[in-house]
Amino acid sequence: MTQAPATQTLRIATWNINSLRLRLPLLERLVAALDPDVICLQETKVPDELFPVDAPAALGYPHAAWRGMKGYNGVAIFSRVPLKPIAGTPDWCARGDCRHLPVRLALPSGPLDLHDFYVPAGGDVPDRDENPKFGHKLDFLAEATAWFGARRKLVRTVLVGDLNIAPLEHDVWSHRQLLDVVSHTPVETTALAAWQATGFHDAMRHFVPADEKLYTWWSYRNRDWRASDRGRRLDHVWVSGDLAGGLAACTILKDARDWPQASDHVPVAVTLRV
DNA sequence: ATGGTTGAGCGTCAA
Repeated sequence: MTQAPATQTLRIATWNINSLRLRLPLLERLVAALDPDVICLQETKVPDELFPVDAPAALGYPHAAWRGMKGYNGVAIFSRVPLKPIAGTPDWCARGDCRHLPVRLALPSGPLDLHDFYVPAGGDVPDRDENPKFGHKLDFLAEATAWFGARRKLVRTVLVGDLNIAPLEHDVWSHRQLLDVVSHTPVETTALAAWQATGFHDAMRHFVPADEKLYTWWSYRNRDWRASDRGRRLDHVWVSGDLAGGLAACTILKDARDWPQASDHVPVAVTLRV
């Protein structure tokens, strides 16, 4: 006799925290506001030897993983669900950067793979010959696309993070004015679409029509971010096709942009039945 | 066309 696997509601949050140590207190606000089961962070900017190892459990997340380095980058996952790091993923662009943390969550319904990504921002000039950082970004995207494309059919997989690309016209405040601005150039949006087409659904746009403005990031370089509202959707949640039917909610915590010492990114949470 | 702000950690670099 077989029993149907137990399903549950799982809420996954993603946030470019822009220094974990500086903004650790803000994580309490995130938990109070969103009550996520899993928190994926980017730009932790803390080397592993300085990681606040007691912080996840103190917040109510007894399971955690992190990959950090000095000064830049860094990713971490805090979880209420047991997890294990997934081995065997590439060292993207052979740089040793801490831009990807893949884990397998042990859910009652079975394992679920979760990828936390921090894609290179790409510098200011959208030309790989003039700007090596832009070339790095395109190479990173190409490698990730090839790797996911070579997998067998994607199932029970969620990919989140700061992908540093606003792919759709209404993912930026002005499509026309940003077409030659890194994060919204056609070569980037095309590359991101190719990566997504390896088997993912855009979980945020599942809930918000493509003709509505949707942002997760507002620059520090605006005196009044809310008034100017020159935002971009740089942070993303993608789910494999088999999970799309379980999508239940999406929240963009825009209020977080006004928290004390705010990050320039705000948290995004997606709830799914899985 | 330019400049605007922030964080890490002390040089500027990255965003």
